[in-house]
Amino acid sequence: MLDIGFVRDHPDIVKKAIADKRLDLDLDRLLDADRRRRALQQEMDQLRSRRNELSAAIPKAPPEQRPALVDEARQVRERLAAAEPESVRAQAEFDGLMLLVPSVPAPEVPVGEGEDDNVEVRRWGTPRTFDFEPRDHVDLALSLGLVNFDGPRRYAGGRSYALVGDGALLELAVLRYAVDVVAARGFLPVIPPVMVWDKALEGTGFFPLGREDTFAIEKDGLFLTGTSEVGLVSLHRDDVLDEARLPIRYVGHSTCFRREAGAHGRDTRGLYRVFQFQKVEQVSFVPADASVSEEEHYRLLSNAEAVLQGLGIPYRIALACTGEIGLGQVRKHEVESWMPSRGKYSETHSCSTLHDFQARRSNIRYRDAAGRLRFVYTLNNTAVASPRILIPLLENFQNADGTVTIPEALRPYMGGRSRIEPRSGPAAPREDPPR
RNA sequence: GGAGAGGUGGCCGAGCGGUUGAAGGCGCCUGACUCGAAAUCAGGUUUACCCGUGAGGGUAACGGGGGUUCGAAUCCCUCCCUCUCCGCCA
Repeated sequence: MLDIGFVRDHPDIVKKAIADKRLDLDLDRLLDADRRRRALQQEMDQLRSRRNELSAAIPKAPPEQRPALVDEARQVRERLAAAEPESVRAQAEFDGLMLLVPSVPAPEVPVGEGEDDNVEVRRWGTPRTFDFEPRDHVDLALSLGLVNFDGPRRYAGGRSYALVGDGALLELAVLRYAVDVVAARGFLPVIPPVMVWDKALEGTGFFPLGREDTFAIEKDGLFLTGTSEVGLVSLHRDDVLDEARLPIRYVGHSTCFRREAGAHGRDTRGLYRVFQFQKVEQVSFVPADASVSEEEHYRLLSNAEAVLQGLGIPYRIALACTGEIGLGQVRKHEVESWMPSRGKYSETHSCSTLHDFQARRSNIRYRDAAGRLRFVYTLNNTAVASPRILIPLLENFQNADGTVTIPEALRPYMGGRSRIEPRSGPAAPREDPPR
Protein backbone atom coordinates (compact mmCIF):
# COMPACT_ATOMS: atom_id res chain seq x y z
CA MET A 1 0.00 0.00 0.00
CA LEU A 2 1.14 3.50 -0.73
CA ASP A 3 0.62 6.67 1.29
CA ILE A 4 -2.54 8.32 -0.05
CA GLY A 5 -0.75 11.66 0.30
CA PHE A 6 1.89 10.45 -2.13
CA VAL A 7 -0.76 9.21 -4.54
CA ARG A 8 -2.55 12.57 -4.43
CA ASP A 9 0.65 14.50 -4.95
CA HIS A 10 2.11 12.29 -7.68
CA PRO A 11 -0.68 10.68 -9.67
CA ASP A 12 1.54 10.68 -12.77
CA ILE A 13 4.22 8.56 -11.11
CA VAL A 14 1.66 6.09 -9.83
CA LYS A 15 -0.09 5.90 -13.20
CA LYS A 16 3.20 5.10 -14.86
CA ALA A 17 3.81 2.32 -12.33
CA ILE A 18 0.36 0.91 -13.05
CA ALA A 19 1.01 0.96 -16.79
CA ASP A 20 4.54 -0.41 -16.51
CA LYS A 21 3.42 -3.24 -14.28
CA ARG A 22 0.59 -4.09 -16.69
CA LEU A 23 -2.02 -3.65 -14.00
CA ASP A 24 -5.66 -2.86 -14.40
CA LEU A 25 -6.47 0.05 -12.13
CA ASP A 26 -8.21 3.34 -12.81
CA LEU A 27 -6.36 5.75 -10.55
CA ASP A 28 -8.79 8.59 -11.21
CA ARG A 29 -11.53 6.46 -9.74
CA LEU A 30 -9.45 6.12 -6.59
CA LEU A 31 -8.77 9.84 -6.42
CA ASP A 32 -12.45 10.53 -6.90
CA ALA A 33 -13.39 8.10 -4.13
CA ASP A 34 -10.80 9.81 -1.96
CA ARG A 35 -12.39 13.23 -2.56
CA ARG A 36 -15.87 11.92 -1.85
CA ARG A 37 -14.82 10.10 1.26
CA ARG A 38 -13.11 13.18 2.65
CA ALA A 39 -16.06 15.45 1.93
CA LEU A 40 -18.40 12.99 3.64
CA GLN A 41 -16.06 12.60 6.55
CA GLN A 42 -16.02 16.34 7.10
CA GLU A 43 -19.79 16.49 6.97
CA MET A 44 -20.14 13.64 9.44
CA ASP A 45 -17.45 14.98 11.74
CA GLN A 46 -19.36 18.24 11.99
CA LEU A 47 -22.58 16.42 12.78
CA ARG A 48 -20.87 14.36 15.44
CA SER A 49 -19.34 17.48 16.86
CA ARG A 50 -22.80 19.00 17.22
CA ARG A 51 -24.11 15.78 18.70
CA ASN A 52 -21.35 15.80 21.29
CA GLU A 53 -22.15 19.40 22.19
CA LEU A 54 -25.79 18.54 22.67
CA SER A 55 -25.12 15.43 24.73
CA ALA A 56 -22.93 17.48 27.00
CA ALA A 57 -25.54 20.19 27.31
CA ILE A 58 -28.52 17.96 28.04
CA PRO A 59 -27.61 16.84 31.59
CA LYS A 60 -26.73 20.43 32.52
CA ALA A 61 -29.81 22.04 31.08
CA PRO A 62 -32.81 22.88 33.26
CA PRO A 63 -35.48 20.18 32.84
CA GLU A 64 -37.85 22.39 30.88
CA GLN A 65 -35.24 23.03 28.18
CA ARG A 66 -34.29 19.40 27.75
CA PRO A 67 -37.01 18.26 25.36
CA ALA A 68 -35.91 20.82 22.77
CA LEU A 69 -32.27 19.75 23.02
CA VAL A 70 -33.12 16.06 22.89
CA ASP A 71 -35.23 16.77 19.88
CA GLU A 72 -32.40 18.50 18.04
CA ALA A 73 -30.04 15.70 19.02
CA ARG A 74 -32.48 13.23 17.58
CA GLN A 75 -32.52 15.15 14.34
CA VAL A 76 -28.73 15.21 14.26
CA ARG A 77 -28.73 11.48 14.75
CA GLU A 78 -31.11 11.04 11.85
CA ARG A 79 -29.00 13.20 9.55
CA LEU A 80 -25.97 11.23 10.64
CA ALA A 81 -27.72 7.96 9.89
CA ALA A 82 -28.77 9.32 6.50
CA ALA A 83 -25.22 10.32 5.58
CA GLU A 84 -23.64 7.12 6.79
CA PRO A 85 -24.38 4.65 4.00
CA GLU A 86 -22.79 6.82 1.36
CA SER A 87 -19.81 7.51 3.57
CA VAL A 88 -19.36 3.81 4.24
CA ARG A 89 -19.64 3.10 0.53
CA ALA A 90 -17.09 5.74 -0.44
CA GLN A 91 -14.70 4.56 2.27
CA ALA A 92 -15.07 0.93 1.20
CA GLU A 93 -14.46 1.82 -2.43
CA PHE A 94 -11.44 3.83 -1.40
CA ASP A 95 -10.07 1.04 0.80
CA GLY A 96 -10.61 -1.56 -1.91
CA LEU A 97 -8.87 0.50 -4.55
CA MET A 98 -5.99 1.40 -2.25
CA LEU A 99 -5.18 -2.29 -1.97
CA LEU A 100 -4.64 -2.36 -5.73
CA VAL A 101 -2.21 0.55 -5.94
CA PRO A 102 1.23 -0.79 -6.78
CA SER A 103 4.62 0.13 -5.42
CA VAL A 104 6.68 2.25 -7.75
CA PRO A 105 9.48 0.19 -9.33
CA ALA A 106 13.06 1.19 -8.54
CA PRO A 107 14.71 3.27 -11.27
CA GLU A 108 16.92 0.43 -12.49
CA VAL A 109 14.02 -1.95 -13.10
CA PRO A 110 13.66 -2.48 -16.85
CA VAL A 111 10.29 -1.67 -18.34
CA GLY A 112 8.98 -4.74 -20.06
CA GLU A 113 6.22 -7.19 -20.68
CA GLY A 114 7.39 -10.65 -19.73
CA GLU A 115 10.21 -13.00 -18.86
CA ASP A 116 12.14 -12.15 -22.02
CA ASP A 117 12.48 -8.57 -20.87
CA ASN A 118 14.21 -9.54 -17.65
CA VAL A 119 17.84 -8.53 -17.63
CA GLU A 120 20.50 -11.09 -16.79
CA VAL A 121 22.84 -9.77 -14.14
CA ARG A 122 25.39 -12.54 -13.82
CA ARG A 123 26.03 -16.26 -13.97
CA TRP A 124 27.85 -18.57 -11.63
CA GLY A 125 29.17 -22.02 -12.49
CA THR A 126 29.23 -23.83 -15.79
CA PRO A 127 26.47 -26.15 -16.91
CA ARG A 128 27.87 -29.62 -17.11
CA THR A 129 28.36 -31.41 -20.42
CA PHE A 130 27.48 -35.06 -20.17
CA ASP A 131 29.41 -37.86 -21.83
CA PHE A 132 26.33 -40.04 -21.55
CA GLU A 133 22.65 -39.50 -22.17
CA PRO A 134 21.48 -37.65 -19.05
CA ARG A 135 18.12 -38.53 -17.58
CA ASP A 136 15.58 -36.08 -16.27
CA HIS A 137 14.70 -35.84 -12.59
CA VAL A 138 11.50 -37.84 -12.97
CA ASP A 139 13.38 -40.70 -14.53
CA LEU A 140 16.13 -40.58 -11.96
CA ALA A 141 13.80 -40.25 -9.02
CA LEU A 142 11.64 -43.15 -10.13
CA SER A 143 14.50 -45.49 -10.85
CA LEU A 144 16.13 -44.67 -7.53
CA GLY A 145 12.83 -44.96 -5.69
CA LEU A 146 12.88 -41.36 -4.48
CA VAL A 147 9.36 -40.44 -5.41
CA ASN A 148 5.94 -41.99 -5.77
CA PHE A 149 3.32 -40.43 -8.03
CA ASP A 150 0.80 -43.21 -8.68
CA GLY A 151 -0.24 -43.70 -5.08
CA PRO A 152 -0.85 -40.06 -4.16
CA ARG A 153 -2.67 -39.36 -7.40
CA ARG A 154 -5.23 -41.98 -6.46
CA TYR A 155 -6.11 -40.28 -3.20
CA ALA A 156 -4.96 -36.67 -3.61
CA GLY A 157 -5.33 -35.93 -7.30
CA GLY A 158 -3.03 -34.63 -9.96
CA ARG A 159 0.12 -32.76 -9.09
CA SER A 160 0.41 -34.65 -5.82
CA TYR A 161 3.43 -36.78 -5.04
CA ALA A 162 5.19 -38.49 -2.20
CA LEU A 163 8.89 -38.32 -1.54
CA VAL A 164 10.18 -41.70 -0.48
CA GLY A 165 13.38 -43.06 1.01
CA ASP A 166 16.40 -40.99 0.02
CA GLY A 167 14.06 -38.61 -1.76
CA ALA A 168 12.48 -37.75 1.57
CA LEU A 169 15.86 -37.59 3.27
CA LEU A 170 17.31 -35.42 0.53
CA GLU A 171 14.53 -32.89 0.88
CA LEU A 172 14.98 -32.72 4.64
CA ALA A 173 18.72 -32.44 4.14
CA VAL A 174 18.62 -29.57 1.69
CA LEU A 175 16.09 -27.66 3.79
CA ARG A 176 18.10 -28.04 6.94
CA TYR A 177 21.29 -27.16 5.10
CA ALA A 178 19.72 -23.92 3.84
CA VAL A 179 18.47 -23.02 7.32
CA ASP A 180 21.97 -23.57 8.67
CA VAL A 181 23.63 -21.43 5.99
CA VAL A 182 21.29 -18.50 6.49
CA ALA A 183 21.09 -18.82 10.29
CA ALA A 184 24.89 -18.69 10.41
CA ARG A 185 24.58 -15.30 8.73
CA GLY A 186 22.51 -13.89 11.55
CA PHE A 187 18.95 -14.88 10.69
CA LEU A 188 16.72 -16.25 13.44
CA PRO A 189 15.02 -19.54 12.54
CA VAL A 190 11.24 -19.46 12.75
CA ILE A 191 8.54 -21.98 11.93
CA PRO A 192 5.39 -19.85 11.62
CA PRO A 193 1.75 -20.81 11.20
CA VAL A 194 0.70 -21.82 7.70
CA MET A 195 -3.02 -21.42 8.36
CA VAL A 196 -3.84 -17.74 8.71
CA TRP A 197 -6.66 -15.24 8.54
CA ASP A 198 -7.19 -13.18 5.42
CA LYS A 199 -5.78 -10.09 7.07
CA ALA A 200 -2.35 -11.70 7.15
CA LEU A 201 -2.54 -12.34 3.41
CA GLU A 202 -3.89 -8.88 2.76
CA GLY A 203 -1.24 -7.45 5.04
CA THR A 204 1.55 -9.08 3.06
CA GLY A 205 0.08 -8.08 -0.28
CA PHE A 206 -1.11 -11.49 -1.50
CA PHE A 207 -4.78 -10.53 -1.19
CA PRO A 208 -6.93 -9.44 -2.86
CA LEU A 209 -5.23 -10.25 -6.18
CA GLY A 210 -3.89 -13.65 -5.15
CA ARG A 211 -7.12 -15.02 -3.71
CA GLU A 212 -7.60 -17.46 -6.57
CA ASP A 213 -4.17 -18.90 -5.97
CA THR A 214 -4.78 -19.68 -2.34
CA PHE A 215 -6.24 -22.77 -0.73
CA ALA A 216 -8.97 -21.94 1.75
CA ILE A 217 -10.36 -23.77 4.74
CA GLU A 218 -13.74 -22.15 4.54
CA LYS A 219 -15.29 -23.71 7.62
CA ASP A 220 -12.73 -22.03 9.82
CA GLY A 221 -12.13 -18.86 7.82
CA LEU A 222 -8.51 -19.82 7.36
CA PHE A 223 -6.18 -19.83 4.37
CA LEU A 224 -3.11 -21.93 3.69
CA THR A 225 -0.08 -19.78 3.05
CA GLY A 226 1.94 -20.12 -0.13
CA THR A 227 5.10 -19.02 1.65
CA SER A 228 6.28 -18.58 5.22
CA GLU A 229 6.86 -14.93 4.33
CA VAL A 230 3.21 -14.39 5.29
CA GLY A 231 3.69 -15.72 8.79
CA LEU A 232 7.10 -14.13 9.25
CA VAL A 233 6.08 -10.63 8.24
CA SER A 234 2.80 -10.88 10.16
CA LEU A 235 4.72 -11.78 13.29
CA HIS A 236 5.14 -8.04 13.78
CA ARG A 237 1.67 -6.94 12.71
CA ASP A 238 0.61 -3.81 14.67
CA ASP A 239 3.99 -3.65 16.40
CA VAL A 240 5.98 -0.54 17.14
CA LEU A 241 9.55 -1.78 17.00
CA ASP A 242 12.61 -0.29 18.62
CA GLU A 243 14.84 1.18 15.97
CA ALA A 244 17.75 -0.31 17.88
CA ARG A 245 16.31 -3.75 17.16
CA LEU A 246 16.44 -3.24 13.41
CA PRO A 247 17.25 -4.93 11.17
CA ILE A 248 15.22 -7.95 12.21
CA ARG A 249 16.12 -11.01 10.17
CA TYR A 250 14.28 -14.31 10.07
CA VAL A 251 14.82 -17.54 8.25
CA GLY A 252 11.52 -19.37 8.13
CA HIS A 253 10.56 -22.85 7.16
CA SER A 254 7.12 -23.99 6.14
CA THR A 255 5.16 -26.21 3.89
CA CYS A 256 3.71 -23.99 1.17
CA PHE A 257 0.41 -24.39 -0.64
CA ARG A 258 -0.34 -22.87 -4.02
CA ARG A 259 -3.26 -23.57 -6.29
CA GLU A 260 -1.29 -22.48 -9.34
CA ALA A 261 -4.60 -21.21 -10.68
CA GLY A 262 -3.02 -19.32 -13.53
CA ALA A 263 -0.84 -22.23 -14.57
CA HIS A 264 -3.22 -25.09 -15.17
CA GLY A 265 -1.72 -27.48 -17.65
CA ARG A 266 1.71 -25.88 -17.40
CA ASP A 267 4.71 -27.86 -16.15
CA THR A 268 2.46 -30.70 -15.09
CA ARG A 269 5.18 -33.31 -15.36
CA GLY A 270 7.45 -34.03 -12.46
CA LEU A 271 8.30 -31.93 -9.46
CA TYR A 272 8.63 -28.49 -11.03
CA ARG A 273 5.20 -27.05 -10.34
CA VAL A 274 3.33 -28.69 -7.47
CA PHE A 275 0.54 -27.62 -5.10
CA GLN A 276 2.46 -28.45 -1.97
CA PHE A 277 6.12 -27.95 -1.28
CA GLN A 278 8.52 -26.91 1.45
CA LYS A 279 10.48 -23.72 1.49
CA VAL A 280 13.10 -22.02 3.59
CA GLU A 281 12.57 -18.28 3.32
CA GLN A 282 14.47 -15.19 4.40
CA VAL A 283 12.64 -12.11 5.65
CA SER A 284 14.15 -8.80 6.78
CA PHE A 285 12.71 -5.72 8.43
CA VAL A 286 14.90 -2.63 8.01
CA PRO A 287 14.59 1.10 8.72
CA ALA A 288 12.70 3.20 6.19
CA ASP A 289 15.61 4.07 3.96
CA ALA A 290 15.87 3.17 0.29
CA SER A 291 19.61 2.67 0.34
CA VAL A 292 19.60 0.57 3.52
CA SER A 293 16.87 -1.50 1.95
CA GLU A 294 18.83 -1.89 -1.26
CA GLU A 295 21.85 -3.05 0.67
CA GLU A 296 19.70 -5.60 2.49
CA HIS A 297 18.31 -6.79 -0.83
CA TYR A 298 21.79 -7.74 -1.97
CA ARG A 299 22.48 -9.38 1.37
CA LEU A 300 19.47 -11.65 0.88
CA LEU A 301 20.53 -12.31 -2.68
CA SER A 302 24.04 -13.26 -1.64
CA ASN A 303 22.65 -15.65 0.97
CA ALA A 304 20.72 -17.48 -1.73
CA GLU A 305 23.85 -17.57 -3.83
CA ALA A 306 25.78 -19.02 -0.91
CA VAL A 307 23.21 -21.81 -0.65
CA LEU A 308 23.48 -22.63 -4.36
CA GLN A 309 27.25 -22.30 -4.48
CA GLY A 310 27.51 -24.62 -1.50
CA LEU A 311 25.46 -27.15 -3.42
CA GLY A 312 27.46 -26.58 -6.59
CA ILE A 313 24.44 -25.81 -8.73
CA PRO A 314 25.12 -23.43 -11.65
CA TYR A 315 22.74 -20.48 -11.67
CA ARG A 316 22.09 -17.11 -13.17
CA ILE A 317 20.53 -14.01 -11.72
CA ALA A 318 18.06 -11.85 -13.57
CA LEU A 319 16.60 -8.48 -12.70
CA ALA A 320 12.88 -8.86 -13.28
CA CYS A 321 11.20 -6.34 -15.58
CA THR A 322 8.15 -4.28 -14.63
CA GLY A 323 5.72 -6.76 -16.17
CA GLU A 324 7.15 -9.58 -14.09
CA ILE A 325 7.27 -7.96 -10.69
CA GLY A 326 4.36 -8.10 -8.31
CA LEU A 327 2.05 -5.42 -7.04
CA GLY A 328 4.09 -4.53 -3.99
CA GLN A 329 7.55 -5.15 -5.34
CA VAL A 330 9.95 -2.30 -5.87
CA ARG A 331 12.70 -4.54 -7.14
CA LYS A 332 12.92 -8.26 -7.78
CA HIS A 333 15.73 -10.58 -8.76
CA GLU A 334 15.11 -14.10 -9.85
CA VAL A 335 17.72 -16.72 -9.21
CA GLU A 336 17.49 -19.42 -11.83
CA SER A 337 19.19 -22.77 -11.40
CA TRP A 338 20.50 -24.80 -14.29
CA MET A 339 18.15 -27.68 -15.11
CA PRO A 340 19.70 -30.01 -17.72
CA SER A 341 16.40 -31.61 -18.73
CA ARG A 342 14.91 -28.22 -19.52
CA GLY A 343 18.12 -27.12 -21.15
CA LYS A 344 17.85 -23.78 -19.43
CA TYR A 345 18.01 -21.88 -16.19
CA SER A 346 14.70 -21.95 -14.34
CA GLU A 347 13.49 -20.00 -11.36
CA THR A 348 14.26 -21.45 -7.97
CA HIS A 349 14.52 -18.26 -5.91
CA SER A 350 12.87 -14.88 -5.87
CA CYS A 351 14.32 -11.87 -4.04
CA SER A 352 12.04 -8.92 -3.38
CA THR A 353 12.25 -5.41 -2.00
CA LEU A 354 8.90 -4.02 -0.89
CA HIS A 355 9.77 -0.82 0.93
CA ASP A 356 6.80 0.01 3.19
CA PHE A 357 4.17 -1.70 1.02
CA GLN A 358 3.67 -4.61 3.43
CA ALA A 359 4.39 -2.57 6.55
CA ARG A 360 1.57 -0.16 5.75
CA ARG A 361 -0.88 -2.99 5.17
CA SER A 362 0.30 -4.85 8.24
CA ASN A 363 0.82 -1.72 10.34
CA ILE A 364 4.40 -2.48 11.31
CA ARG A 365 6.18 0.62 12.55
CA TYR A 366 9.20 1.76 14.49
CA ARG A 367 10.16 4.96 16.22
CA ASP A 368 13.11 6.69 14.61
CA ALA A 369 15.84 8.73 16.28
CA ALA A 370 13.73 11.89 15.99
CA GLY A 371 10.89 10.13 17.82
CA ARG A 372 8.74 9.86 14.69
CA LEU A 373 6.70 6.78 13.97
CA ARG A 374 7.63 5.30 10.61
CA PHE A 375 6.73 2.19 8.67
CA VAL A 376 9.54 -0.35 8.39
CA TYR A 377 10.75 -1.60 5.04
CA THR A 378 10.46 -5.34 4.40
CA LEU A 379 12.30 -7.68 2.07
CA ASN A 380 12.29 -11.38 1.38
CA ASN A 381 14.07 -14.03 -0.61
CA THR A 382 14.00 -17.77 -0.94
CA ALA A 383 16.81 -19.70 0.70
CA VAL A 384 15.74 -22.94 -0.90
CA ALA A 385 12.49 -24.52 -2.08
CA SER A 386 11.93 -28.24 -2.49
CA PRO A 387 11.15 -30.38 -4.40
CA ARG A 388 11.95 -27.88 -7.14
CA ILE A 389 15.58 -27.73 -6.02
CA LEU A 390 15.74 -31.52 -6.31
CA ILE A 391 15.52 -31.12 -10.09
CA PRO A 392 18.92 -29.46 -10.52
CA LEU A 393 20.28 -31.49 -7.64
CA LEU A 394 19.44 -34.85 -9.18
CA GLU A 395 20.00 -33.89 -12.79
CA ASN A 396 23.33 -32.10 -12.39
CA PHE A 397 24.87 -34.71 -10.14
CA GLN A 398 23.72 -37.86 -11.88
CA ASN A 399 26.22 -40.47 -12.93
CA ALA A 400 26.34 -42.75 -15.96
CA ASP A 401 25.31 -45.74 -13.85
CA GLY A 402 22.10 -44.02 -12.77
CA THR A 403 23.27 -43.10 -9.28
CA VAL A 404 23.45 -39.54 -8.02
CA THR A 405 26.39 -37.99 -6.22
CA ILE A 406 25.40 -36.15 -3.07
CA PRO A 407 27.00 -32.68 -2.93
CA GLU A 408 29.48 -32.47 -0.10
CA ALA A 409 27.53 -29.79 1.69
CA LEU A 410 24.60 -32.19 2.10
CA ARG A 411 26.55 -35.24 3.19
CA PRO A 412 26.51 -34.37 6.89
CA TYR A 413 22.72 -34.35 6.62
CA MET A 414 22.68 -37.67 4.73
CA GLY A 415 24.48 -39.81 7.21
CA GLY A 416 27.83 -39.04 5.63
CA ARG A 417 26.92 -40.86 2.43
CA SER A 418 28.25 -39.61 -0.89
CA ARG A 419 25.85 -41.31 -3.32
CA ILE A 420 22.22 -42.08 -3.79
CA GLU A 421 21.76 -45.58 -5.10
CA PRO A 422 18.74 -47.73 -5.87
CA ARG A 423 16.99 -48.51 -2.64
CA SER A 424 17.99 -51.74 -1.00
CA GLY A 425 16.23 -51.18 2.29
CA PRO A 426 12.53 -51.49 3.06
CA ALA A 427 10.25 -51.45 0.05
CA ALA A 428 7.61 -48.78 -0.36
CA PRO A 429 4.08 -50.11 -0.08
CA ARG A 430 3.43 -49.00 -3.61
CA GLU A 431 6.02 -48.44 -6.29
CA ASP A 432 5.87 -46.54 -9.52
CA PRO A 433 7.53 -48.66 -12.17
CA PRO A 434 10.94 -47.32 -13.21
CA ARG A 435 10.60 -45.72 -16.62
C1' G B 1 -16.09 -30.06 22.46
C1' G B 2 -18.44 -28.72 27.70
C1' A B 3 -18.48 -25.30 32.28
C1' G B 4 -16.70 -20.81 34.36
C1' A B 5 -13.65 -16.11 34.63
C1' G B 6 -11.72 -12.23 31.94
C1' G B 7 -9.90 -8.75 27.73
C1' U B 8 -9.20 -0.74 29.71
C1' G B 9 -3.39 3.86 27.87
C1' G B 10 4.21 1.58 27.58
C1' C B 11 2.96 -1.62 32.22
C1' C B 12 -0.25 -2.55 36.69
C1' G B 13 -5.09 -1.18 37.79
C1' A B 14 -10.02 1.79 38.83
C1' G B 15 -14.45 2.99 36.40
C1' C B 16 -19.82 -0.23 35.12
C1' G B 17 -25.14 5.16 31.12
C1' G B 18 -23.50 11.80 30.92
C1' U B 19 -18.65 17.04 32.29
C1' U B 20 -13.60 10.15 31.22
C1' G B 21 -8.62 10.17 26.29
C1' A B 22 -10.22 7.83 30.47
C1' A B 23 -8.85 7.95 38.60
C1' G B 24 -4.51 6.05 41.12
C1' G B 25 0.29 3.78 40.84
C1' C B 26 4.75 2.42 38.00
C1' G B 27 7.80 3.74 33.93
C1' C B 28 9.56 7.67 30.73
C1' C B 29 10.63 13.14 29.51
C1' U B 30 11.33 18.33 31.19
C1' G B 31 12.07 21.79 35.14
C1' A B 32 13.12 23.04 40.50
C1' C B 33 16.26 21.60 44.66
C1' U B 34 21.80 19.63 44.64
C1' C B 35 28.86 20.43 43.63
C1' G B 36 26.61 16.02 41.27
C1' A B 37 23.35 11.94 42.15
C1' A B 38 19.46 9.78 45.04
C1' A B 39 15.13 11.30 47.48
C1' U B 40 11.41 15.12 47.06
C1' C B 41 8.31 18.73 44.46
C1' A B 42 5.97 20.79 39.77
C1' G B 43 4.66 20.03 34.79
C1' G B 44 4.42 16.80 30.67
C1' U B 45 3.86 11.83 28.48
C1' U B 46 -1.39 7.53 22.83
C1' U B 47 -2.62 6.87 17.89
C1' A B 48 -5.24 7.44 13.21
C1' C B 49 -8.00 10.40 9.91
C1' C B 50 -9.96 15.27 8.32
C1' C B 51 -9.68 20.89 7.95
C1' G B 52 -5.64 24.66 8.26
C1' U B 53 0.73 27.59 5.19
C1' G B 54 0.87 27.89 10.58
C1' A B 55 -0.81 28.46 15.39
C1' G B 56 -4.70 25.56 16.04
C1' G B 57 -9.45 23.05 15.46
C1' G B 58 -12.72 18.69 14.64
C1' U B 59 -13.71 13.39 14.66
C1' A B 60 -12.65 8.43 16.10
C1' A B 61 -10.45 4.58 19.28
C1' C B 62 -11.38 1.09 26.47
C1' G B 63 -10.24 -6.98 22.01
C1' G B 64 -13.23 -6.85 16.62
C1' G B 65 -18.13 -6.03 14.47
C1' G B 66 -23.32 -4.81 15.16
C1' G B 67 -27.47 -2.90 18.25
C1' U B 68 -30.23 0.12 22.21
C1' U B 69 -29.95 5.53 23.69
C1' C B 70 -30.22 12.58 23.01
C1' G B 71 -25.54 10.28 25.00
C1' A B 72 -21.97 3.71 25.76
C1' A B 73 -15.49 1.83 28.37
C1' U B 74 -20.18 1.19 31.00
C1' C B 75 -26.56 -2.15 28.72
C1' C B 76 -27.76 -6.10 24.66
C1' C B 77 -26.15 -9.50 20.46
C1' U B 78 -22.14 -11.75 17.92
C1' C B 79 -17.13 -13.08 16.72
C1' C B 80 -11.95 -13.40 18.30
C1' C B 81 -8.37 -14.03 22.08
C1' U B 82 -6.47 -15.25 27.21
C1' C B 83 -6.89 -17.98 31.89
C1' U B 84 -9.04 -22.20 35.15
C1' C B 85 -11.50 -27.02 35.35
C1' C B 86 -13.44 -31.36 32.48
C1' G B 87 -13.20 -34.13 27.81
C1' C B 88 -10.19 -35.46 23.49
C1' C B 89 -5.34 -35.89 21.39
C1' A B 90 0.38 -35.98 18.17
